[in-house]
Amino acid sequence: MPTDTREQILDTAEQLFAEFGIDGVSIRTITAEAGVNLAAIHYHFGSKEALVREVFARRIGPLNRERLRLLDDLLERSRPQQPPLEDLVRILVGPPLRLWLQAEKGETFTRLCGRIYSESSGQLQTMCVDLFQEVVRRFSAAFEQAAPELPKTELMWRMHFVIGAMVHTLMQGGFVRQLGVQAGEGNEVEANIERLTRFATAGLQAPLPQTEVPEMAGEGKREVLG
Amino acid sequence: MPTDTREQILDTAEQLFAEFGIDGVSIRTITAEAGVNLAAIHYHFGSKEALVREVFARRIGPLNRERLRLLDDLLERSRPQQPPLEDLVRILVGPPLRLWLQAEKGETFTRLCGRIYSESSGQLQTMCVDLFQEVVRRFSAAFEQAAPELPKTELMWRMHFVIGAMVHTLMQGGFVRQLGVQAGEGNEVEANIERLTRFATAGLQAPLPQTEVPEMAGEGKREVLG
DNA sequence: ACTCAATTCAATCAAACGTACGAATTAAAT
DNA sequence: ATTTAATTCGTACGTTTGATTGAATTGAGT
Repeated sequence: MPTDTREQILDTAEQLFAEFGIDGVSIRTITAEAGVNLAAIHYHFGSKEALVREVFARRIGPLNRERLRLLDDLLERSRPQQPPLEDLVRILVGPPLRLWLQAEKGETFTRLCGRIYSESSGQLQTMCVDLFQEVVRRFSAAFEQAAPELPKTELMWRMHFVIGAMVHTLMQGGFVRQLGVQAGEGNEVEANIERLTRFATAGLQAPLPQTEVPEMAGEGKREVLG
Repeated sequence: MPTDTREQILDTAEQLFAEFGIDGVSIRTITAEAGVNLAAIHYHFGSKEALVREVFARRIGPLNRERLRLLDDLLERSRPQQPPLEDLVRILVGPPLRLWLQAEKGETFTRLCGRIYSESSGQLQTMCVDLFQEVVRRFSAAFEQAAPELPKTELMWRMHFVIGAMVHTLMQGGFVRQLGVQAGEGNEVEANIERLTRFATAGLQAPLPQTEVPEMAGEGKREVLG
């Protein structure tokens, strides 16, 4: 059912959105670059907003489905014990980062993926909430069981930090990669996944502040800014 | 020298940019909201691009100056020993996060601050490189000395992850805060700074992979996605 | 009171934007 | 060969955008 024109538009839009941002690309630029007529976008999608939604949904759906499949596999394999925290982190950050170089056009999709979090224009925001809802729910539950000693609020914040490190890598990682030692080493992506996994796992397991009550912390450490 | 109109424009623009993004706000909206004439922006700044640059520079300058001052203080105080890694992290992420609620208009500035990393429209990108250059240089050196066992590439990536967690908190932290236990507890900001500091410090100190050679890592851990 | 520079104002420009619509084209079904 | 639906195409409309201009206004110095 997907026309050639339709796919061509989606591919081109994805690429351009990733590079210049959603507001930074007009439908004229997209259709020109895709070699299709100006009205094709409105015929196939109805509006630019709908096109944007399609561009995101087309990738995020499969991505999250893979994450949930890996999570199911992991839970199954380690039963009846809880899976190691590190493995949970790996299947959370692995699939997105793996698209980093896998995509035919380099970092095309991943930069786009990162833009979800920044360019959140109303309707797109709510759509993403829906798309990620189950992943968040399932992983939250898994993390809670894998790290039962953490208060829920604390765990929520630390997962939030992990997502932040991941998103920032998706969007800006190319810059860091340039600074790294000579590129072209085999399987650079998997190496970076392991890097982030180690970092995040250690962060999630950071010791809690002195008392078990997380409130009012940080008062006894102000040797800076006295 | 700074006119009342000029400041009014900067304040309003900052607020609107933070909420709707740079491309999402027209100079008409800014001038209308600020109660000044449409042409005032071009008179005082020359162009919208220049206004954007001013909006960012006005905040980032003092912010980074404070970070460098805190760094100098810390290095001075702990001499001749190296300062603890945790203290370095704290003065890196503290000042931005401290503006989170301190700003009169709530999360105004911090969301704006986070947008630097996502909405990078050419000239703004290069300006930010300049603005952050010294901070990156100084903190990189300090981190290298505080964690000499880490290969430089690995350290660079881990600092990158820390920045990501921080930026994501600046932009999306308000959402997490809503989910947290009853708000209104005293000094929530400092508590979150400590949260992120603990997380990041533990992440930076994560154990290295089995061999000391960071290349070709991550091949022996693929129990997932086999 | 006059001068002159700084600032504000209303009005307008050309360009780019998303959208809409009817004619032309294609391709499969009868 | 004719009909019919799906798609593509060219063109245009109405807005909004950043930018510009020249006149009006202000306010301090003399």
